[in-house]
Amino acid sequence: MATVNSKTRQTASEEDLGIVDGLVQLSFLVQAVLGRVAASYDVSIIQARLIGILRDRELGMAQLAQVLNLDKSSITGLVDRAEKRGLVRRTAVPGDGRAVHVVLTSKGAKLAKMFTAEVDEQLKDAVEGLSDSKRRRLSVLATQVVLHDAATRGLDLSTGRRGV
Amino acid sequence: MATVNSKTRQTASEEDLGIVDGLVQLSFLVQAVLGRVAASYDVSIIQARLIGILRDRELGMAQLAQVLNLDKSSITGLVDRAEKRGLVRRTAVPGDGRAVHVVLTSKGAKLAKMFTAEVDEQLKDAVEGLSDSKRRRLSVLATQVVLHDAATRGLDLSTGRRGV
DNA sequence: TATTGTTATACTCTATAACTATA
DNA sequence: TATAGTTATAGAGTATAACAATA
Repeated sequence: MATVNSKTRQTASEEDLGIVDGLVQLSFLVQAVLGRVAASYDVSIIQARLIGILRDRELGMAQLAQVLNLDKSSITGLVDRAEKRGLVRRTAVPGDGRAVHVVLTSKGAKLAKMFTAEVDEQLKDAVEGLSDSKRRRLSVLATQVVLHDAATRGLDLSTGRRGV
Repeated sequence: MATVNSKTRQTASEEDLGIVDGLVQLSFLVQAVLGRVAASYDVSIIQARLIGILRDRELGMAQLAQVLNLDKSSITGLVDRAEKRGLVRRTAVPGDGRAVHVVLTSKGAKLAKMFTAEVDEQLKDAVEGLSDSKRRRLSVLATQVVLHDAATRGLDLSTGRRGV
């Protein structure tokens, strides 16, 4: 994947990886940023996603499995480790003895906030090379792809759904 | 991260996640495609990257570590598993008794080709919602971000360097 | 019976530290 | 000494299958 299109000699400003390689390489760039920032706070990307999701809601294990697209048994271990580090807490659910909810601790909330801010800063640095108008266009185009994909998968988009 | 901007009511066509959340969600979308395609061929993303890199070159373990940004001890295991599955082969390097080169087997080459084609198809599906001109614009903008980032990191871009 | 969650198990992926062999 | 690579070890992340408890 991600082979540079070298059919023709191109100047830097004309160069185009093509839509597929462009998106693939861009995704690795973004993931690298997420990974570096997460590592700087000594957590993994998945742990960062977990606390990011829980910033403004509390979810059960099965719901987390759905949002993170993991098996529920994987969530058990994920939450175990996050709990051991004091980032989240399991709480009982009144009215359903089977269920638990996972909520952020204040430490987890603080980490989520710092992580988000740092990713924000570093990704903005990454697009500093674009003009304001290009940045806005990229933002809109990325949004359209994401929303189209979500719609294709039948996800709810109308109720202020927060992605991850 | 990736909170929907809900400051104002917006119609779908105007909606904008913002540059940061847009890029983050887009990256997860792309990574999900890569993961699904890899899984369909019963390999991990990192195994797919490994054989993708080796499509048109043979590298030593230390070079692979650099390209994949992993410790060389991690490469040992990665290549071990790929070799066990018949995807790559270690070969001796004439003139340096310490070194080995890793090369694709024909099975590995075939898999790399199929993987690339399938990612190509699925990512094109993912952007089918965009008009041709928007797709081209997205491609160019993604390229600019990637190249700017590479330049910032002082990477070589001129010699047909293949990304991953 | 269905749902929620955990446990047991096995594998992949990763890093650190210590090691061997060659240059 | 420096470089190329492996081994030993430990831990995170993941899935499958089997299980317990509750609805």
